Amino acid sequence: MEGPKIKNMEEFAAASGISRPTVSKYFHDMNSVRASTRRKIEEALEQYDYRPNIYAINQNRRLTKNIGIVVPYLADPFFAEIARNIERRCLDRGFWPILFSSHGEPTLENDILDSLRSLKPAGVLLAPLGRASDKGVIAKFCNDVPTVLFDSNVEGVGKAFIGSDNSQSISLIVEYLCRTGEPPCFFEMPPINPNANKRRNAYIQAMERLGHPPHVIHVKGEGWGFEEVGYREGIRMIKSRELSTNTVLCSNDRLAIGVLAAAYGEGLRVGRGGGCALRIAGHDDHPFSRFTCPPLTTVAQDYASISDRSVETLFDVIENGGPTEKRVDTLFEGKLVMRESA
Amino acid sequence: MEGPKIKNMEEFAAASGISRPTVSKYFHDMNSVRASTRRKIEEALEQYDYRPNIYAINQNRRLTKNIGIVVPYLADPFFAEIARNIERRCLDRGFWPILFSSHGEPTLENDILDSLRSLKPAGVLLAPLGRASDKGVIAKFCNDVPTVLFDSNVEGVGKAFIGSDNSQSISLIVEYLCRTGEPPCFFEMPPINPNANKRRNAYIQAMERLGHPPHVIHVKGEGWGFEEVGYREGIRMIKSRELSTNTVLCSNDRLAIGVLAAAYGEGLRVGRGGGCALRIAGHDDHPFSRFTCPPLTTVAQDYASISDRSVETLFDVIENGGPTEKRVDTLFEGKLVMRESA
DNA sequence: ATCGATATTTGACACGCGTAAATTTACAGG
DNA sequence: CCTGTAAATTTACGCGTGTCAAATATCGAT
Repeated sequence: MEGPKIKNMEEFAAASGISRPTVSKYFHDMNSVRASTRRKIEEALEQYDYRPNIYAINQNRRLTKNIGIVVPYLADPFFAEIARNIERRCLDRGFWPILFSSHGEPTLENDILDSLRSLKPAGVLLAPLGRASDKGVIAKFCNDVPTVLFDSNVEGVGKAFIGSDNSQSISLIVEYLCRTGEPPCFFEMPPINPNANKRRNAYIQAMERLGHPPHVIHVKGEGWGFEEVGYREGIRMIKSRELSTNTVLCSNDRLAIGVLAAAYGEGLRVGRGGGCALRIAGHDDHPFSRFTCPPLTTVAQDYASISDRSVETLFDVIENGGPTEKRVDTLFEGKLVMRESA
Repeated sequence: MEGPKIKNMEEFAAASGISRPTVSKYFHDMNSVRASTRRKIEEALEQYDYRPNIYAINQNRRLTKNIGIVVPYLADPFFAEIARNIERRCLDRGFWPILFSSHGEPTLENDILDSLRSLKPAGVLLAPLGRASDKGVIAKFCNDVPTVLFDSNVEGVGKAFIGSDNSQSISLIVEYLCRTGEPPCFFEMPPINPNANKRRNAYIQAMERLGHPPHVIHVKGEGWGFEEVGYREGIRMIKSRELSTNTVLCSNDRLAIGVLAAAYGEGLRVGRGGGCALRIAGHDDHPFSRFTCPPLTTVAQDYASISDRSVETLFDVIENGGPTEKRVDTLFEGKLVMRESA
């Protein structure tokens, strides 16, 4: 199925009996040429399997067909899942997704944005590190490249933000916990991004609305090794008996998984049944939360909607030229996932 | 700090008072120009912050500075960790890592290799899907592009293979389990890659060597949702009472996490202490295995060494021209990680 | 057959950089 | 100061594609 080697569009055009500019047009949009022409080209395509040189193409386009995807920490399956979803949708639209992880490091995040700039992407989907992010750098980047933020917001930056309605989701689970047992305390580490802050505040508000005194347990810890922090500080918390309630609501599932392990280590039975010493709940419905012991009660973030809407919004910006409309924040509601831990 | 905008190397060369070819040489290797020249260029660099156009560069290089990294399933933190490590080491060497995930789909794996080819990468680090991989496609790809396989082997393909010594690691844990309690059965799903086969066979050999009858429990299941399979089939296994021993060695940690959840669900206490009905062990020392309840006894794969050696091997091939030496398989030993589950 | 509206072809230039050959300049050592 | 050598410059061409203007071909409908 291979004829003589084809090096460039010139040769391929000759081989298919079509002029080079027309072939170029074909590769830009298959339907922009006459049907009979398209047939000829596609026949030749099977015979010689030629592919246009990406670098030569992109050199001459002001914008490429690349879509940058930046997540803060790829070793977190939550982001891996979202990235997978986003990648697929970009491919479906004929774009080329390029995935980056900041690995929790602000320096790397900056470097990535820098590299991304020279890739001349059509658009970028960015989930910032959060508190650690260099907001000046991000703002400047968003000024140059059509960017949609997701997961973690940076106020006023980018074309749009897509995320979760932490206020809604937290009050959902706070209400559930209060309804079914002792009012929860709130277990958090230093807030790594705005979501963490919003969740704590939402917890306090929900508790006050329900007439309970809020109790925030703020522990030390940094970085993205949440389970480790949850475990270490969970042990400390349990040993020091600073717990005024038998119910712990964790700022996120990974933290909760750590606390779960700590409770197990300290011999505390976790669950909502009789004979249980502790109820533990999380937030996110992390991919692994179904398989903890006991399975984790949590609030599911709407992964699919967040990634879908992010992509849709970005392409809306790309196709309709851009900053015509005001920046929009879209927040998706969480769903209560009752399992056995609380 | 910005003068007038610089569009290309021509203008930048003029602005820095150096000829364009010399500037080009500088960007190729900073130390290939005289110190005084380098200073001049770098001063101009601060004033104008110009960056060469990647696409124009790559168009003219037969090989780029890109390194392709392909993993079978990025939502598995094991691969996310390895990818992170590999990315960093490529960056350190002045190369540009590009990360791809096959997401468990052979079609996508093929597409990725296809795209990769047109990226003209200097080299590729490939962890194949395994059984599902289209081996013909992979072999052909490795023939065109310097490729080092890791994690999952395809016999005779690529410049080298870096992985774990499953035979050693499995017999390590089988011996441990036999020494400290009842000999284990082996819990596996249909082998997704050669490692799975090797582990089963290593189990059988180790058991026979120790004078115990091997017992392999082969359950149904497919795809990369190992926890789900472990959970579902774990429940079935426990309910049907087909267990002839109180010790279960799982083909990998993620499977073990599922079985752990199943045991919890069925009210079986897991651990090596008194009052425990079941011992469960895994293989890999998955990032989350420390935080299961109880913490999972397993064999640690040498993540760091595998990724380090893979990168080193690839650069050895890249720099020393290639297939001078015979293809080498490098296997790293596992280390026993005793925790509470077995 | 004729005509108008599209599609295509031709020819040419642009993009930004790699790279080679020949020439000139800079620098260290005597 | 001279000289040999390493480094820099000049000049020029090549890479593979985008894109434009003008000329020509094709097609459907009148």
